[in-house]
Amino acid sequence: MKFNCSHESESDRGPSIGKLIWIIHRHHSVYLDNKLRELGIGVGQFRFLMQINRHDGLNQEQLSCHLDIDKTTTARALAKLEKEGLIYREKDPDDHRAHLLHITSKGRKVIPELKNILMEGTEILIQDFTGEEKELLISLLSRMLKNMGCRKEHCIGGQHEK
Amino acid sequence: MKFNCSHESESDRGPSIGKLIWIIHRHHSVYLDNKLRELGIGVGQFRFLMQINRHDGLNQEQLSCHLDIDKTTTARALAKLEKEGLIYREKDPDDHRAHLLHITSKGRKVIPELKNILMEGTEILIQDFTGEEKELLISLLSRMLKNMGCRKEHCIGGQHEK
DNA sequence: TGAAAATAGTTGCATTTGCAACCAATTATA
DNA sequence: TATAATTGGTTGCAAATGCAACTATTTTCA
Repeated sequence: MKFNCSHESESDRGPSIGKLIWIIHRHHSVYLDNKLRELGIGVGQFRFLMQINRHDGLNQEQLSCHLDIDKTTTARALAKLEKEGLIYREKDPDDHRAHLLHITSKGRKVIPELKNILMEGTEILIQDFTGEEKELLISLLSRMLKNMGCRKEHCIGGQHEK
Repeated sequence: MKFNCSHESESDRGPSIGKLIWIIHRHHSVYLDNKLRELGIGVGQFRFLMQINRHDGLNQEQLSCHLDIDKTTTARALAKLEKEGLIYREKDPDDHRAHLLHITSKGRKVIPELKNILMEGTEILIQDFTGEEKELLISLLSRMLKNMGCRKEHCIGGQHEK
């Protein structure tokens, strides 16, 4: 029995954007998971490490905002990163509820290799794209993100905006 | 303390494609999860139902291929759909290992509303896109999918190809 | 000032997902 | 034909993730 395995639409009108995003995300995630295993970092943690590396001393709320992610997911990812000795949490002297997040020297050491893996992963996705197509893709995706109204709950009225 | 919550790159060169896909996927998924709850379908099942509706009588392997997903995930999603009475599994008379998948009349009834929800969800993502931009996005995403070499394991040498 | 609201984090729970290992049926091969 | 390899599915396990509910601070405001 022959079967056409193309990725069709759920609305009968060409392939679905949601479905494409879903599939790409899953495969990209599995790819990174395998690559990151060598570094001892799970696919659910590396973005938190990257962000802490970029903005040393931010707290969990801000980190969640940056990544548009639930604060409980952040808390758990950080627990793993801390257990692995890649970051540490310092009690904020100005607000005893908050934790200031810092990367350790061990954490800093893995950043270059981490960036390499991420760039290679991206390169696989867009290996045949022109620079222009890449820019276009990013701008379209960014608009989609904005259209979803992301970060409203996290950031507006918080440390974001104004 | 002010904070800029923009979605920056992990490679210091503009926002990252992987990160954008990741965030869009998560938010879109939560959106659909809420909408689908009214229909009694989880966000992890509806694509399987759609595909069975489109190709009645396919088996789990073929379904996994269509959705580029692990066959264990398929098995579990189908178990839920079956428990909800939206599909049923028939033993393939020509191959006693396989299950032929069929949508029930109850399942068929939810399809129109399901399609509505999906179209509305997509519309949120691309609300300000021109038709041309939408086509462009789909073509770029489709190329990314192809670049990942998806479906090789599932489909080549299987019921796909040739 | 003191009660109410907001904020930062955590824990419990459920869902989605993939991999390894497994079983049963079918097909290929020696 | 008998054994080996393949194929279709399932179960056990673990990871990532979101929500509800909770604690502990801090801020607001009556």
